[in-house]
Amino acid sequence: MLLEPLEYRSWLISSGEEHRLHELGAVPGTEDSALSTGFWNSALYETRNSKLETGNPVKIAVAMSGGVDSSAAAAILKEQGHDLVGFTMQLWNQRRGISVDENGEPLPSRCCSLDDVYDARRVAEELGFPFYVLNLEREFERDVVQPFVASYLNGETPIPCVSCNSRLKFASLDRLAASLGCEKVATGHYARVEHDEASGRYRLFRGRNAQKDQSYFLWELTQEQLARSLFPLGEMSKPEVRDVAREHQLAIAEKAESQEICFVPDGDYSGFIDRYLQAENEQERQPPAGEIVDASGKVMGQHTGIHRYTIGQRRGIGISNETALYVLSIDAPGNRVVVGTQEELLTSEFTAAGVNWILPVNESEEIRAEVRIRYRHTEAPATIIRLPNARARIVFDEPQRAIAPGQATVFYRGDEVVGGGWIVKSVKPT
RNA sequence: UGGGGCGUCGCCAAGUGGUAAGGCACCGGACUUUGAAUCCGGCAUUCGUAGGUUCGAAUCCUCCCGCCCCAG
Repeated sequence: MLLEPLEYRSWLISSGEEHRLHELGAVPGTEDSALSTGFWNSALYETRNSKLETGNPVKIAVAMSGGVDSSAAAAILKEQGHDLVGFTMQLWNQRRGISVDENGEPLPSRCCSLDDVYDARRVAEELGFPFYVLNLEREFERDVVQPFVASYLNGETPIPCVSCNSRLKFASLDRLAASLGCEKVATGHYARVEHDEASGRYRLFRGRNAQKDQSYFLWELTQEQLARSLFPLGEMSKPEVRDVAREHQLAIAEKAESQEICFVPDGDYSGFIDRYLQAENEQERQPPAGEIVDASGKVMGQHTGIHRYTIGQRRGIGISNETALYVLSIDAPGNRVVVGTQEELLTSEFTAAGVNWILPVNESEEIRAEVRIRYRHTEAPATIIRLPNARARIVFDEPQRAIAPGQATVFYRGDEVVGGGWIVKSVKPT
């Protein structure tokens, strides 16, 4: 079933909308119609009784990035005797010229480059299971990239990795996998899921290794999605994971850690937005230059577009001052960037929207939890007050630094993820 | 053109005869599967210019240039 490299390459290059399901149509036993009706026979999406616990082989889709983690996850499941199907999501066509170097060559990146797709494919070959590339560029652009751009233009600080998980990996990819008979979708996340017999619900926990814990990215998953998710690395440490890759003699065993947002491999976000707007012929959305002011409104300097700034940022403001200046807030309507001192960045309260409770809580309850306001933020004790419309007010016991609208907040109780939401508004202490 | 003051890295600023602190900004790196932050490293052979005194000057003297203040 594996495509030859040349064949594969030509598929990838020519892949347009009409091709995106074509590839899958070649899968034995799959009805083209089931696929083209668009993901989606909901019956296929129901949670099934997992046979994992009984040690029986289960058909599992593995989301493979070509990196060490997802490859090791595949190796572990393979070793356990499961029936695997590898998938790599083709999310972003770098030939659009938005993420290219000065020579017009696509920059190396984590999940969108040809090299990584080849790496993933090679791992599947080495481990001996079928491998497919899913063209999810359309969904990715709609659900991840466009909101990312809009968020920055709105003066926010987006984190695209959350919706990539909840809307791509555990949605589009999962639905496709389900339609192919896969009972689970496995990823290389460092997180744990447990089924709670008493409540019948699925509970989400941090990865055992606190250093690598990635539960933060998964707060938006629904019960249905959690039911079908599988995180083989949940109990492991990074060195152990790398050892697994080595033991299986995977070619990617020594591959470097990835970083940056995958579709902005050079880390130049504002540059990406500039190029994206240009490519989309939407230059009129390009944020204009404007004033940098302090909290009292005094003009301190000029900015070159609000999308180049984010709350808490120090470098790049370009204003020399007695003490270092940080971005305090971004006033999109006024096209102003507000700067101030380190101390002024402290905020103890904010509002979250789109709140998802993984651990059910009482409606009227004021919840005590440890709250994170960014990835790798040391969670801090807080009180969470539920508000209507899936909103919540979070009040920290101690003020936290640089709470930025657009970022995600995740609530923990010990190792357990209670829930999470999107930060929409921080409130200045008075 | 009388009187006074001042000119040290992009900005602020130590240093008043012994061979250029520091902060901010900037640049590079590390850390990191988000943005940031943080950490580490780099950043004036030269002190407005030209001479002079001295073993030795940013520091003393002179000229010139520039800026600021006071001239009821």
